[in-house]
Amino acid sequence: MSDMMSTADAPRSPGRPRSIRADEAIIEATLDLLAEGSTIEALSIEAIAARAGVGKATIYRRWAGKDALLLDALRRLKGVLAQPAGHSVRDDLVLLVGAIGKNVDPRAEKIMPCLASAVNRSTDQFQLYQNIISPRRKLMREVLRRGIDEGVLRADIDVEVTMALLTGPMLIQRVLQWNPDLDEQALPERVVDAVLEGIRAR
Amino acid sequence: MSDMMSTADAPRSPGRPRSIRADEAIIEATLDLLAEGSTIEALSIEAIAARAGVGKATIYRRWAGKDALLLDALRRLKGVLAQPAGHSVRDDLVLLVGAIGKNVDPRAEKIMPCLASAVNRSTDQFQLYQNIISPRRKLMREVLRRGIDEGVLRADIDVEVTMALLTGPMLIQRVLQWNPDLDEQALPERVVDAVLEGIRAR
DNA sequence: GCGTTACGAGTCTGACCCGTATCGTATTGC
DNA sequence: GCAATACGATACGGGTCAGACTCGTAACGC
Repeated sequence: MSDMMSTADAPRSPGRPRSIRADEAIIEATLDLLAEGSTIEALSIEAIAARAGVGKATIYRRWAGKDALLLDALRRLKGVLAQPAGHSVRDDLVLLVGAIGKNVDPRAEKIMPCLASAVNRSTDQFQLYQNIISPRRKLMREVLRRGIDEGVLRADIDVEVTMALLTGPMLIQRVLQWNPDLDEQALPERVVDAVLEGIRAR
Repeated sequence: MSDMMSTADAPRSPGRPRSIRADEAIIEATLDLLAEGSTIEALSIEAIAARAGVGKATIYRRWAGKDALLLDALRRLKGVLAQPAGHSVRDDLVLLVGAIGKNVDPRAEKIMPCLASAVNRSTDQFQLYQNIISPRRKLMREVLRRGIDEGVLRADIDVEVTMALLTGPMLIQRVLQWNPDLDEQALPERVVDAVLEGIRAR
């Protein structure tokens, strides 16, 4: 069920075809319920069916269970990647850091934190999470490498650690509200500048 | 039930006194089950009672429900604070960063991530979380202020942002396994040094 | 010994949910 | 029209759990 695209060029099976509207409605209902504050495990097939205006059987006909459905639904959620302009390394980093936890779909913001907890329980969801963030990591890695090549950044920095340095503060603030007094708006710029300059007196 | 200490100097009520061993057993069972991988909401009073070798009524006699019990149990969990030596600002920061997510109670490590998700759902648990981390933030703030006073750190840095800078990378790695390729052992030192020196070429 | 309260263990009702099955109906190819 | 498959709705048996309750027993002050 993971790749429903394969049905497109199938030899056409007899009988009434599956409703695409039902597909959409089920996925949307799942994401809506999650965004409204339901936990992943508090989410029930029955609630999804009711919300989607769909019979339970219609869901079970498409997915093996809640996990499979969730995986598909969350896959649908990941928004577009922020595209660094490529002029200034600093500005590109500010853009990427600011994009952490932000997506085109406003529901993503609410859903991400509850994904965070699932990461430690299920290998599938850990993989899903890694699939979402690894292209974003790659983007940042390229900007940092470019900075090194251009001589803007030191050549001896550990790129992977630097990425964690840039991402961590933003992520704990967005996901955990780590420090309620911190200005989330200004944080990307401040983080990037602090990491660039360091804090040691000189 | 939050402050059971108040019973100590009460005018002594008649009848059999409540068993302190039962108190302990219930709390311990709760923490054990959480550490074994149970989610907060998958945790049931029945399971706790069974694990503690206690009747369900014994639990309900003490706490209003699962939330109240959880709050008490998690309160019990927070370990001792790491104590910076006060010699070198860098070493103190490495110590504090390394202590993130580490506690005397080995169960804490398993339980913390699942607390993370709860933070966004319940105000109580958000408060609890803040109560746990704010003394640790204070500790780090003092070290940073000392560094500024001693002239080791620049005077114009934003202390709150700097704390997020130091804490974030370690936290996302420990709680979310943000980057599986990152060496968690070496991370505290690397983070502190990178934040101290900055990454800009000069 | 007596009243009081707590204890572990268990029972009971009412939720909620899963996953399957079965309705009558709708939509497709042949 | 007919077989095949889909649809929404609903019912089912089986499961877990919350809370309140009931046992017979145990521990306290008086």
